[in-house]
Amino acid sequence: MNTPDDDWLRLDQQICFSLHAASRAFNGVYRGILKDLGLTYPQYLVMLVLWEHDELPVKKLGEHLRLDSGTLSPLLKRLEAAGLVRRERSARDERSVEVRLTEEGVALRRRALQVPRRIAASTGFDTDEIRTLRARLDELTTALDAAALAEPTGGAPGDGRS
Amino acid sequence: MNTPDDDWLRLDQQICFSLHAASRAFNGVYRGILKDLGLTYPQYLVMLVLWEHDELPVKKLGEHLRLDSGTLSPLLKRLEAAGLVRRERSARDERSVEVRLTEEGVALRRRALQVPRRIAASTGFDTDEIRTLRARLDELTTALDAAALAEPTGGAPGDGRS
DNA sequence: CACAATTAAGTTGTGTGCAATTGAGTGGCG
DNA sequence: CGCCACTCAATTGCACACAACTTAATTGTG
Repeated sequence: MNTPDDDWLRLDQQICFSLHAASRAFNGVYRGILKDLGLTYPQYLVMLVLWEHDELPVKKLGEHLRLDSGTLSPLLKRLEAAGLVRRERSARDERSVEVRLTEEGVALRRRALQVPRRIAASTGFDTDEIRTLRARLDELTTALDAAALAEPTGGAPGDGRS
Repeated sequence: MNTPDDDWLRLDQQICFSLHAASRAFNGVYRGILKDLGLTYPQYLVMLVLWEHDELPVKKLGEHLRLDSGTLSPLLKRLEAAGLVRRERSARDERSVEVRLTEEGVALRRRALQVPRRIAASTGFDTDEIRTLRARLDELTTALDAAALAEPTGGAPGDGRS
């Protein structure tokens, strides 16, 4: 009389735990390597985007990283305090805040160039394996985001609960 | 004169962002589904372990989940406040705190049985795909944990810090 | 132009996650 | 017995993440 529900629960424990653990393990390795640069892992993600774009409103930054102002505002203030970015209200639209790299922020990129190699070495994965895993994770994220929109609280789509 | 470093940085942006985003997307889907049970995602992870083991010292719980007391202590207090677990000092070793499910905590398992199916549906992945991904992530975590131990700050391994 | 709806940042409150420290308890060793 | 090293949980401080709310600016409509 062992319903498969029990197995599902066990499997769920494994997959959700695995993802959670992998994310934190990754975070931990980055933490160690990024300490030299004085950056946290999320700060590094922001810098990666800025190194590509040089200047960007907070909104766009949030879209790239799927983070909202509640997370980005304090984070950007810390980057500003560290002298890596400047935040200034857009003259065109004063609701918007433009984030741009300082010279120091641009310069930090040179020191960051060695980071990915050290990370890759830590994973023991080669480029193709990383690419494959990334593609898989992106599929997952896309599916999960779609599902999150489809059933906000898990009920039938018609329920008006907030 | 485009050094491959630039490409590495771009690839790094993609993989670390992908994992970060996938983890948060997963978290978000669980958040929606677990709201019915009154649990957060990490609290659910703790409950999953307790449903398997029924009673466990905080230390063991932390080993299962790779979390330390700094995270678990407040989390467990919330679960206790919610009436799902009890925490009591071990009589044998008063340094240790035994965490055990209350009746209510045991009962919650029945309602949680439907969670994995709803998650699986959200991912759009079948059982084999989930298993494969999980195995991949575990490899990654193992490699990363080993690397983290090997180079705590990126320096020589021989430093005598306690 | 007046005014409601929308949008962008920022703020607040809650809950992790982790390093570092504290405090209590245990065990070994002279 | 007295002392020291070690262990476990809890606490403190900092930095995300995210929901909910606030504030300010912009846009759409009459």
